[in-house]
Amino acid sequence: MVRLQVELQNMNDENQKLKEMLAQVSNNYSALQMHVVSIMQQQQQLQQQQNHRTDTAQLIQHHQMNNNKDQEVKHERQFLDLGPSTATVETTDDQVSNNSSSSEERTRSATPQNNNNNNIVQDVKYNNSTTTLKDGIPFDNQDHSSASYRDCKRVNRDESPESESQGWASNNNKVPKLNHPPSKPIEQSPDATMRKARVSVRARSEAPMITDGCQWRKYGQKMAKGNPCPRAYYRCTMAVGCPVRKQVQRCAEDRTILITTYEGNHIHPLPPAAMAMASTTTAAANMLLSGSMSSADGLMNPNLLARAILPCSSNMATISASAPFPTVTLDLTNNSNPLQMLRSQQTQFQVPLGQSQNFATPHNGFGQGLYNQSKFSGLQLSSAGAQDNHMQNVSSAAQLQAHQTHPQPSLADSVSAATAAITADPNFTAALAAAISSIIGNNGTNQNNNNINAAGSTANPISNPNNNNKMISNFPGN
DNA sequence: CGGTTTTGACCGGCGC
DNA sequence: GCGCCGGTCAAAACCG
Repeated sequence: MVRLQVELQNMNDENQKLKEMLAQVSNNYSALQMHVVSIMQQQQQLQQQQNHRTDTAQLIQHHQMNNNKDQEVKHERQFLDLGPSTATVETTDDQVSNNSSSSEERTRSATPQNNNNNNIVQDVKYNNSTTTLKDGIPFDNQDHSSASYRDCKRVNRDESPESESQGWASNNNKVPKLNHPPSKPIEQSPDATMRKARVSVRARSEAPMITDGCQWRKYGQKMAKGNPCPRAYYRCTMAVGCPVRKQVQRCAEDRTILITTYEGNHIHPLPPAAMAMASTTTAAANMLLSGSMSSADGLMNPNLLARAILPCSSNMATISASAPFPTVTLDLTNNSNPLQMLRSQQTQFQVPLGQSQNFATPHNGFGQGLYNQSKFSGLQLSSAGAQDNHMQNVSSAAQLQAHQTHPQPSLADSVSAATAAITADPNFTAALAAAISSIIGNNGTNQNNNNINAAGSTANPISNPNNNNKMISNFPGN
């Protein structure tokens, strides 16, 4: 008996040591992960500085080629005199369009402008207004006040610690909050804005939900109008208080397509499986948000969008300005339904996400500052890793479309590389991340990461049709 | 028993 | 003001 007790004691001790070791390893891992992210961000910032200088020079050079000297001087002064204030920047026709209240008007006013000179000036202004350049360094913390003002209601309801405790976190009110930050992080205001912008991933999948490396808890399910398939609502449960939510719904026209829409910033380190995708979708969302920042009503400025339009017949990345929330859509289906594509063209601006040098040119109107800001902000908007172990046909499902009527070699190259990356890589998350990174020009993502593990999502599948506009029960036929 | 899912109720925005 | 609709809440049920 005594011997057994001693043995037990020894094992307990050993167990304790192992626990400590595990905790230590876990801590080291988290620290290392954060370190890697910060290093990547630093590198990206350095690159941004460099790119910004280059593109500013290019802009001015281009500008000089197309204007007489008087205009050059005038515009140059405009460029130099533009302050960070969004209020002063948003004048002229942008302001006019901001006054229009309906989304229809926004869409209508978002027609491409032919005046090249005007575009250049506006690009420059946009650059300044959206990135609030400091010594040529774009940074993300601009316009916080207006962001929180725009979304103060939402902030009060969803983001404040008080409402957090009585809101969705109230389910846990019996449980001591482990990870809840004692005070709101500085990024809360942009986070409020981030909660408005969304990243939507369309992918073919037989599985009811893509496995993206994060843990989700379902908090609702509803029938959405115009779609016989229910929409499921999930929130991230990887940390208490993480505001990230996602919606999962099957496409009405093609039910093999799963539409996953992410919204919000993770407030915790992401697992490797979600890391790459998060950074890339964040980049996409930040691009979108960069536009919305300068807009008074929180929607993307239609004129700014208009300048981003290229005559693409179809593409894999779209930005919707007419949707209730500005949304970046990453279409990873191999062939979109023609009907759907038509609708997409009617309701969405399709924005080719090319590489930086093309993205920053006046042809599409996005300034480099915007691009750079979006390229790698470090904010993790979404966990849109789309690893789907159930995907039967990963390579074909992920083939990217880039039918360009407008020649843009860099995008074609990107898409080609992305497609190759996906078809060559059995690991869908890595391939998808690489694909999106390639297309939006995010070079920071490791395209060779074939070792990403799929952390299983705990959320259950969404169920199938039922025609009441209320929560429904599981449909066995899914 | 703790975490997740289900699902009716509720809320706010929006159009009429 | 009213109804519709999307989104969320929260109690109960469920599950491992």
